[in-house]
Amino acid sequence: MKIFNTMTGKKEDFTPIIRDKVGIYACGVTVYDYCHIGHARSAVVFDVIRRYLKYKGFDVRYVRNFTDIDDKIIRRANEEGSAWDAVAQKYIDEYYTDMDRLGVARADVEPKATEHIKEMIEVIKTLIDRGYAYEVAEGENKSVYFSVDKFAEYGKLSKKEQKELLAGARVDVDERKKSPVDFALWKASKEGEPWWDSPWGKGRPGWHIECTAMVIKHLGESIDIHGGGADLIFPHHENEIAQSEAYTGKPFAKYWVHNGFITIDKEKMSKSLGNFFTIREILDKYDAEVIRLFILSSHYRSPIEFSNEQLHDAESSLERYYSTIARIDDFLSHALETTIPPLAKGGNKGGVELESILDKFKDRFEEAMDDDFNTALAIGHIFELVREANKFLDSKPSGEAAKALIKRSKDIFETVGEVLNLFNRTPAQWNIDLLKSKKISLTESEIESKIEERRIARQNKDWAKADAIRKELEEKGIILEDKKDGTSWKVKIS
RNA sequence: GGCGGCGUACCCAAGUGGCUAAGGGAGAGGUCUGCAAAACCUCGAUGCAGCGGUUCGAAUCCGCUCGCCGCCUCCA
Repeated sequence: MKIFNTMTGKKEDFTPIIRDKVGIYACGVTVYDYCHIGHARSAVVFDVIRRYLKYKGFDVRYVRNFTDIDDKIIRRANEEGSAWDAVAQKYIDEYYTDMDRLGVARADVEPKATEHIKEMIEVIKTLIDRGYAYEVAEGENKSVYFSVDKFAEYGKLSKKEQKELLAGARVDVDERKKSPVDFALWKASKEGEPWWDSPWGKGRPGWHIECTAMVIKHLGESIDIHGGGADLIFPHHENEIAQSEAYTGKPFAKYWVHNGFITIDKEKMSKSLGNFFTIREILDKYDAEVIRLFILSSHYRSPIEFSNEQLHDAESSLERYYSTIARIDDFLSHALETTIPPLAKGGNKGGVELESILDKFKDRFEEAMDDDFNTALAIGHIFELVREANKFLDSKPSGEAAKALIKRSKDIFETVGEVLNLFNRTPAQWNIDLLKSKKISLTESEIESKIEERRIARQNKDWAKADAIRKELEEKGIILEDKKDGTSWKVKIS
């Protein structure tokens, strides 16, 4: 299995530090606002990485944090006239609301920065003792900064030279720092700000130190995978490395994994540009699974252009998938009750191709996922199987052997569906849920009674009436499909 | 200015040295159907931004050019 490591810029063979055990830490979100689709991407990507590692048999411990104290949270609280911790709690709740819908599982540990103040203070004290950090008085309290030039390897992750950082467009001029590239480990509290007691008086932690403290506490001093969005490479992860390795003297993480951005009109989606969509805005128009498939249809490191067309494509793909499952279910239930002799007219032609795809499927799926979690390729294989299964069903197969092949197909869909956490509804549920996301004002039973009305018309060969009902439903977004033993409905995509 | 990435059909997107360049969507024609829908079949890049080079062989490696983007400041 290979993973692209930002540290080396190469795909590397994945071997965990301790055999069969994997510790993953992914930087979560700062809880001061609703999550946008970019946050969703990161969450979904690491969710799948974690699921796949488990599928491969690793004992995975996954930690994802919440940054629940920070300038933006304080500002937000002041704007809203509420307490900073109420703001944090509110957006943690909203985070779960969104991520639950996207099928992002809870991490094994979801630590909050404010629950680790003691651990952070310990690390900072040690860094001062070892000469990596220095105190600066600010009124009656003190701040603590990390002295970047004391850590010779600074810049190794983001490939930046200290000299160039110093020469480049300037960071905020801050007289308190010895060097402009130094960063805060502990911030002296200003009037009206939340604070904690510390050896430096009243203050609060800097951003980066929380991850060092929480990684060490929950996963140990060296972990296997550390990840987050590509925008965290610098300065966040670079700073984490400096602090952590200065503190422990050990490599902080073996593999650094970063997901690419979501773009709009080719530009990075971001708060400052204002070109972002929140997860809930999109969920108002599309089913959550559509968003998840949209995200996983590209490799996690590639940029993804966000657009309605893209979401629509993902929706069409899911529609194709669930239509196929409906056919499969239909076939399996009929195969039970009918006793057409095997290899009746037509036989099981096409069974050879389907069988061959089925035989190779597991290997191909794992090969794709083993190659730096290539979900796009894996999904390609899934739709190849969809096509073969449909083709086989078109050949009017019968008998136990045919049933077994179709059953195998369905089992495979379920297995890979668990890894990607996609494809896990029934076709009926998919359509019922689509009524909601497409805002169709018909209930299931209303549709069923129209179908019954039409069935009678058809029985009487009243084609005009039958077609009128079909048309009426289609105008409301419902498509009818006539089959041998009845009519089924589904929501129109487009 | 420094560092990094990307450019594959109408759209999206795999493929990173060697069998016919996956898969999805859109489009055209066909089979099936009372009519439809779905599904299936056929058609669709002699070519992978452009130019040059390495090689028996390149979308894939190297060089240059063009275009787009990211990081260097909070950011998933």
